[in-house]
Amino acid sequence: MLPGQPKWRRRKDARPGEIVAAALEVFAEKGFAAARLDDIAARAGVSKGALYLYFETKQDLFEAVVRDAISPNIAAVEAAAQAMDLPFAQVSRTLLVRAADMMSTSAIGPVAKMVIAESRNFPDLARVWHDAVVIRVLAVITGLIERAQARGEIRPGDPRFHALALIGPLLMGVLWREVLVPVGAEPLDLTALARQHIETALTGLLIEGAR
Amino acid sequence: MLPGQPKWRRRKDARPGEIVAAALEVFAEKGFAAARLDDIAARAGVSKGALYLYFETKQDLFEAVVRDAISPNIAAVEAAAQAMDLPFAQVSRTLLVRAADMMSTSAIGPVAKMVIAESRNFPDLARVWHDAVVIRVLAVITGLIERAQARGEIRPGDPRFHALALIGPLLMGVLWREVLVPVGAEPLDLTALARQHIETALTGLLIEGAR
DNA sequence: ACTAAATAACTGACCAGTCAGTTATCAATG
DNA sequence: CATTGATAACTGACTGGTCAGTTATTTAGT
Repeated sequence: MLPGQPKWRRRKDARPGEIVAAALEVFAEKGFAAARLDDIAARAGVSKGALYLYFETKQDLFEAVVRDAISPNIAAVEAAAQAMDLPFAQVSRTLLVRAADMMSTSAIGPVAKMVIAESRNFPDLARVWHDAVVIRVLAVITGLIERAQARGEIRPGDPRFHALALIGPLLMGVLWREVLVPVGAEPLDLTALARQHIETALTGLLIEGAR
Repeated sequence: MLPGQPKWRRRKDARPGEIVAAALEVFAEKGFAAARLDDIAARAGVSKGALYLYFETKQDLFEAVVRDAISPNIAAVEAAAQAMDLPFAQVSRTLLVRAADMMSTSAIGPVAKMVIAESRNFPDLARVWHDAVVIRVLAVITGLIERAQARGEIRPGDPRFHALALIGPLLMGVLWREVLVPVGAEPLDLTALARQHIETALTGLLIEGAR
């Protein structure tokens, strides 16, 4: 150990971000219960005690992770829906492909898995997810659908069901990647799935008058 | 304690089933890691030690639960697909509604959630699920789709994608019920979702020549 | 009497959260 | 331009509780 090299540095501003990033990794790998604070601390290059200088409890840290992983992306979705005045077919095409891209690149997949996994033992988390993500995304999509229905562009029917039918396959794809591929399932091109899905969703599986 | 009443009875045959049933409850409530063997034993009316007379480890018990919850239902799906020679529209209608019904009544929902939750820490489980459920269900559906495509009934396109698009919304609905409703989200009629979904999936969202 | 089912007390490992002590940093002082 | 305090960031060993898995012992059944 060189004498001039300090064992550690005081970096009050940088710590929280680094800790949250490390926590995201570990939580995504292990889930909430199995994640060890010692691991998170080690990856953040910090001692366990330091975590408690910035976060009150493990769950507090978990919630910070969820919020951080969410907020940048949710804004992007709402902004993308500003292209609302185009015909529904076009809006939905760009929206779905963009969503697929987001789910491929961002941490949303692992975080979603995490929320599903821990929802029973940590309902607060599921509530955060519901209020901050699900409600808002669903509101954007049902809004688009209702307006398109009013314009006579798309069929009647519960807009909420339509919305779930639109994003359901993407969620399916994400879970396929997160859960099954690591275990040996065939990989999946999420964007290709999104492209094919939106086309058939718009025009239907059936060819012409096949009842 | 009455002297004539034995404290317990030897019931070698009945125990495993009772233990698995109790384990299903507790695992579904808490997830794998948070489930305590003492709880499971108590619900099965047995001591913790007795569990180890019938199952080697906690994970062993978990796998037994998954297998038990799965096998009856998977057979039903494959049997239902014996109605294969009807037009695709009809087969898919009955199949999807039946699947929705199954997901509402059986333990598949909670078990699926469980598998998703614990897949990283217990990959063996995800593998069991993949091999015993996903592969088989997907094979049935892609088979139907390929034949319908060959007959010119439905559009070309990757049958696997079509299949995922068909069941994705159901999975979405199940997770909605399992994760979000307990936390305050609006309830969801899974069968109604399935009905509306299959109709629009077949004929498309767009009304006539709206591009 | 004997066997095997079942119990209940026990062990050992693990880990979230705590806290007394250590050390970097910086402002004040000479 | 040192030197000295004062402060707050940070450490790491420790604690208390939990729980999977084990085992010595008790009890049912034949």
